[in-house]
Amino acid sequence: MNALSAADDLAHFRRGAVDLVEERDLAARLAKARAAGRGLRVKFGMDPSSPDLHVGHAVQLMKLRALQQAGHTIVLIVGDATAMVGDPSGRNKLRPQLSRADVEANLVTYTAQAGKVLDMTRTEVHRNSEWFDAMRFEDVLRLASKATVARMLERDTFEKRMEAKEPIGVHEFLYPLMQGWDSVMIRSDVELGGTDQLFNLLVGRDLQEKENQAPQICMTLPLINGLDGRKMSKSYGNAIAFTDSPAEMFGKVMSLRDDVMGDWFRLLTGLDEGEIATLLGGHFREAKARLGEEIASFFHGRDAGRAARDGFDRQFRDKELPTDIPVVEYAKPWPADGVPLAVLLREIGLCASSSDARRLIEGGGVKLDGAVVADVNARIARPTAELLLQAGKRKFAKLRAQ
RNA sequence: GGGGAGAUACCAAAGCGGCCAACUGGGCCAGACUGUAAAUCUGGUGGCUUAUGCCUUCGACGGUUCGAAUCCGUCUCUCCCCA
Repeated sequence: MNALSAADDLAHFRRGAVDLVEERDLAARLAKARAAGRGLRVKFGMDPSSPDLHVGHAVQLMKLRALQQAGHTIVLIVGDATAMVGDPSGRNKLRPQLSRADVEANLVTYTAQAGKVLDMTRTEVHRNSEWFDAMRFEDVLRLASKATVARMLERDTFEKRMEAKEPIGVHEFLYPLMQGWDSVMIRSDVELGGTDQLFNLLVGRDLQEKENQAPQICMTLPLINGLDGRKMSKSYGNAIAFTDSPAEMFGKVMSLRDDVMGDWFRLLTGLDEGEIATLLGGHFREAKARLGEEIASFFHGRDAGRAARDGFDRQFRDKELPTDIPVVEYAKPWPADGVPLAVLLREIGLCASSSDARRLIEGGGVKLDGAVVADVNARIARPTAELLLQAGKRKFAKLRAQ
């Protein structure tokens, strides 16, 4: 297939991996596949329960991309059936079951976003409803009989939830089995996941063995924590999404803790170890800015990445105003005695409510044309020119009256 | 099937008849400081056209009371123990 040496081939898999069960199996299977002139089938499941991918997913996708380029077949499973259960991994709560319609909508954006990293023309995509919809209850029972309750309770997430007296739905036990069954159906050679997925991956291995297939190799990659140190998740609001603007991406990276930078460099950029070491040995702010630029550039292109960095420097380091302040037209008629500032801030969307705006003003966070407003009850007369409004550090608007 | 415990704001968790828009911690927002949207410190964290005021909130619905998150009834949901 290509001139890769066996050692290089294996190294592609090993780089960055936390668990590799079993590495010896992998070496053997890899050699066999190469001898037959093909690559391995590498499975990765995506749970379309939240609408957008974030850089936490990118860790896995970058790995898949490298493997794809090395000639392996990537099999993407969109878990539209499993999404209706909700993966118990890393959760301490029962997750709401999603409706088909929700899943359907998420699925479209998901695959499109995955295409930002993977070559989708060479990627096999399946929804697991393809096989789960065809199952009868009898089939479900048969599948459920392949694992024991004790085995399921080994999962630390279930254990923690039991201790915390949180409810656990019976259907949640089905999740690992469903994910494992996916492996059987697509005859996967390797399944990739985050470290929190190891249990699920191993269930797939067991099931394949019971179905007389060669058990898949289970490979996990480190989880990247979100901006607040918790697991990165859109629902925690601590994620950098694929759809974030370059400026958002850069800014979020700049708010990372210094000590996680190394992981981010290794897992999300193509920089080699030597360069990473040099960066981390230098000035932290510089290193972090480089990281932000790399990430913004990967998703939006070099120019956008650089522009994001420049914009951030101007706004936060040099404390200049951003260049792209939105201009807001105030459409309503302007009362003769002016508009209360708190109300104005709400109406143009700078604050969530007028009470919120009042608090901001009391805290000294509101500026009009650069001057801090001290009076909570200030009324604003109809401006003759553009009026610059600042609510906190990040929200700006130029107001124009009708 | 039997017995017990519980449901409070984004999360956790106090409050158990008026002093409660509700202690405290986390998160979040803002201010100061800074290499940063880090750390630290300080303040804030239902809504209202302007407030030592008004309106809505403590699982749901009813009731008692001058007055209820707090007492009573029914319902919904959760956890634990026994079978």
